[in-house]
Amino acid sequence: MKQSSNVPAFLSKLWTLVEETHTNEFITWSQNGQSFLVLDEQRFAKEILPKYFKHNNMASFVRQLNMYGFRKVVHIDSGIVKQERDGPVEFQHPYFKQGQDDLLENIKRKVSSSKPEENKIRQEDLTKIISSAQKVQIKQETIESRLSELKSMRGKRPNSLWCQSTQSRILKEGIVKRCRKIKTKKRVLILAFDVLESRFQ
Amino acid sequence: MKQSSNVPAFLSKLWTLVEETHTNEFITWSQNGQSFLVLDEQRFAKEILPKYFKHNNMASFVRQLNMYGFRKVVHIDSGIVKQERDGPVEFQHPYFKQGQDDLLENIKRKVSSSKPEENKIRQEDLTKIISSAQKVQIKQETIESRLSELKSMRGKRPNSLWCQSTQSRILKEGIVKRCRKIKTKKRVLILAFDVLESRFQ
DNA sequence: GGGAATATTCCC
DNA sequence: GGGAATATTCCC
Repeated sequence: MKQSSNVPAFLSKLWTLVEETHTNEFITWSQNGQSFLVLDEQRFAKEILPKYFKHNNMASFVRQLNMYGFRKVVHIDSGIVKQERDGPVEFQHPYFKQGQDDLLENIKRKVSSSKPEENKIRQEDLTKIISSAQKVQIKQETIESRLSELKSMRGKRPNSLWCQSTQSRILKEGIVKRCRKIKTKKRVLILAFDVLESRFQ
Repeated sequence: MKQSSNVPAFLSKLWTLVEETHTNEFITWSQNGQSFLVLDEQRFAKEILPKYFKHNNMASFVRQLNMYGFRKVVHIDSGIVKQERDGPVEFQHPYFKQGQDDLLENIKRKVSSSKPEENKIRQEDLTKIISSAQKVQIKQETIESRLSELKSMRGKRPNSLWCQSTQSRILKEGIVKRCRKIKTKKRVLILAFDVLESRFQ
């Protein structure tokens, strides 16, 4: 099953199938050559498909068509959708047109599930994040130790500003309390980073 | 092609193939029943394989064996590897043994290995995390410089603004405000981690 | 022996 | 119509 260019096997087989006159009873170009028709779905699946593919299921054939971006052409009569059981099925693709086999190479198979909004994280980026978190942690420890220092000064120098008034003490306690809370948050953060990091090992 | 349990089609077909007496000329259990042999690779591929699979290639059969963790049994004679053109090929798997079809369900197909250094993450999430970390870092630096300022003020001016209620309040409010902002940023960051973590479940 | 693309199946 | 698992092909 050779292909002239790098067109996937499915597409060149499909092209042959639609072109071939001896299969026109089951699959052929539509009137204007802008789409193709499957005329007898049952017999097409059981008699024609296995001669070109490794199966005889219409569903698998349609799955491939969808993988390559073909769309079923919906027929509407008087505003209601046709639902004939054995009616012809029509498929269309902007690059699958009669007499223009040169367009085939523009048809691209859809790639597996990697969603467009998902990207792979580079180790470099992850290192940056972790490094950033570590720096925050170190800074925070410095602040804590400075606070601690201020606290001890109060003990040594009873007349210093820190203990001169009730208000000062309240103020200081408020700051210490908030810093403690921040520290807790930070621990959670660092922990989360550790978890994250371990997942990337 | 029904399967009794949830054993993949390939494994149940392989089991049948090895068990069936009418294919023993081409594929059968080894003497001790711990492995199986393919006796005439050429004819086996062209005559037997297409009756069970959608191809007639030994390479595709072996690819599947490898996907399920089977290993070729190497035959050594007098220290040199046998390289007979038409000699029997032997394959083995710890859970593929004569008379023990109950072990089959332990054989697992290999999944496409996502490289350890690469993981999927939404670019949007990554941006949020980095942005949040940077903001936390900047806010922290502000706090740190504020503390530094306080420390130097205290030494130079014992009776300074710290002892004066109005200005103390203003100062305190500023600090409290900054602390609150940092906590908020941190919450966002922790939330981002939760989102990220949930993607790894 | 296995990575990766395409093909087929199964299922929502 | 398409996600995802398995199967087949192609290639290193």
